[in-house]
Amino acid sequence: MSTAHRFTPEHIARAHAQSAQTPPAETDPRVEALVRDLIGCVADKWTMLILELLAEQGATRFTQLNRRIGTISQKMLTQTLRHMERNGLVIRTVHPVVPPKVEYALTELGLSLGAAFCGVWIWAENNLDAVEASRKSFENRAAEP
Amino acid sequence: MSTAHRFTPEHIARAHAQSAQTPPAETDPRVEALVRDLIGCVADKWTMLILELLAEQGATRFTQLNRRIGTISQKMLTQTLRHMERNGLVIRTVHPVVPPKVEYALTELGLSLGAAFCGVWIWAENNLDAVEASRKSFENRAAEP
DNA sequence: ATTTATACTCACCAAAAAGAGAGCGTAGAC
DNA sequence: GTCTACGCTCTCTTTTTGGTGAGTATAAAT
Repeated sequence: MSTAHRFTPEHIARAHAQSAQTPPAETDPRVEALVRDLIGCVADKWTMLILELLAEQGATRFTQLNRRIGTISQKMLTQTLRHMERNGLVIRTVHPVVPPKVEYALTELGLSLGAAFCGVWIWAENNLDAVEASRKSFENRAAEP
Repeated sequence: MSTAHRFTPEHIARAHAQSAQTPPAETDPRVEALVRDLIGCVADKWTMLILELLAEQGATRFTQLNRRIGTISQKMLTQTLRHMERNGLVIRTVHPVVPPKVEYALTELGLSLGAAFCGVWIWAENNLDAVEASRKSFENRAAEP
């Protein structure tokens, strides 16, 4: 997947610019806990997928998202979108028509998170084979001790 | 936490160098599935924490890891470490003494994954406040429609 | 009159993940 | 002789997660 390229160089550059701003060493355990918690909220499978899709296609309707992802249940989709909205990653726009029309789009924050995840996607793409090899050799080691 | 700084600039530079190698657009659905799967295996809470700790302190014993993390159960720690070993992120060294001594250390692969996650930690650090604010306003919107 | 589309919510159930606590084998300290 | 340390594993129970299928409101199309 060209996940690596769904975010423009500018996004990524922005993410790195932020990293330069970060104070050199701060180890407040409260901050640490918050950061962990935040990542826990934000770094799940569905969130990452939706981030990707919205970055790729811009504003998208509920049912379209549902169809594109294919394997997600309505329940999970709603739930994930609500969490994302709460965390400021997407904006939900309701058009008061009937049948209902609701669009979801990434915010700046959502976009920047997508850029941050980029590194992980790239890592996965580049290291698929290494991991695969490692698994094989692990299984062999386990087989004959 | 200065999570951002547990990985040296060289590691991060290496991660970006990889990104430059990535072919511009490749959307093989099989690769896509594999990448997703891999991220699913690798991007969980405990793995990320252990990656951090090992990057920070180098080779560490089981009980030390357990104590440092504090909130992890032995079961989860063992399980996570096994998965990481299988995926080639850590090496497990058994010293045949009694009482047992087992050390865990990051591999190159583990180190590079840590570097990739760096962007996400940095994002979380930098955007804690934005997320917090967004949550507050979301709750307010929910309260009075 | 019936069907269709949309974006949900709700109640229920099954499966998966995670925590708690006990046990184990053995060497050295007391 | 008993206790402790270490790195687990095993079983049992609880919690969390996620899927399923039904229901809702309403206007337009058939």
